Amino acid sequence: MKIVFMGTPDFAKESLEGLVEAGYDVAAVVTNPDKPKGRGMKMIFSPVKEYAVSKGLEVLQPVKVRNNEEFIDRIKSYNPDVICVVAYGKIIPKEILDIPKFGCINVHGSLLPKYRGAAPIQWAVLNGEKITGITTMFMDIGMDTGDMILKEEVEIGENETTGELWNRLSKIGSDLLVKTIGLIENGNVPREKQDESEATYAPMLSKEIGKINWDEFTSEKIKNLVRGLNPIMGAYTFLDEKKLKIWEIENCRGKACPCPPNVKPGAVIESNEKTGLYIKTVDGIISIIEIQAENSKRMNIKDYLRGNKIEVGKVLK
RNA sequence: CGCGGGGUGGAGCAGUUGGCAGCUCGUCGGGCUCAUAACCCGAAGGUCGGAGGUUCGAGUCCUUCCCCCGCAA
Repeated sequence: MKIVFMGTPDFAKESLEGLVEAGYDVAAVVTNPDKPKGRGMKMIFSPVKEYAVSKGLEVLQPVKVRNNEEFIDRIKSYNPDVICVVAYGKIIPKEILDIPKFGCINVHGSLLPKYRGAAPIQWAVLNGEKITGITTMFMDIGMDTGDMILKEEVEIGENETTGELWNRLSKIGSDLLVKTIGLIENGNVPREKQDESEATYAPMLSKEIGKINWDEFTSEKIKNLVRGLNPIMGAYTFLDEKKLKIWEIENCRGKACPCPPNVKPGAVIESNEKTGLYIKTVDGIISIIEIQAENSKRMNIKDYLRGNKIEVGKVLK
């Protein structure tokens, strides 16, 4: 089995590692070009490239793959049996999909046809789903519309963050990919069409999505937002014009509100370094557990309140 | 060489024009209490990120290095 692997982030690196350790012949690894990133704009290798280099695998980093004759010829020259695409970050054109004998296989972080698109894991948490999973499929020219091969369901914990789920699914995706390749090798691959009427989409996350709208969001929705954006970008709100990122909260169901009913959502109703920070919401009260102020690092709310007093009655916006 | 903020007892912060290093919490010992995320008394714990320099004197001013964080990508 000769494989060409395409992928970029750590999620993909797990799959590549799985294939390598299962002993498959990875002829080449395609990943996004190194980009100046982070503070100081230092050039950063993708996790997939880091791993590929450490294993001495051939690495290709085309700027674009569509209408790139040189790249397409290069892939053809490997004569791959299968191409595995995991979170590569680019749309693969038909000319490439047609190259490998057994087709192109994709690992997707949801139970298709639900959550097609770029951010399936994040959206599953943001929407408060109880169950999600991994699907492997034969790619076609659509966005995650190919015929499905294997699926594995995963329960999402009530307090699980996107980061935690991401890590679990990376591993599961890796195992499922190896299993899928094994089936292809043996020649008895299941193949199931996706039910178009069930399809939903999980687009890339925009920047503004993390802002907490205290006037509209319920406690549950805020909690899903907070854990859904942890650790990618964090949910945020403003206190005295300063941005506060919220990394973890607790929904205080049933806690009596020790304040008049006309207090606005977003208002601080209790602020104490021993008991924590409690905020009124449209339908209840939440307790903030982990917070991050501008220019500061993430910290437990009790630590934060020791050096930064927040007055009761202040309103988060 | 993208822009900016910051490194001060275990934690989070303050430290004014350079002049004995502080606050809240925690920790340890003791007291009070039916009880406490309560209160009272006492104690320990810091070469102020590292290295140079200016000065009678540097947490504070200058130079340089290391590390952390926000924005932007």
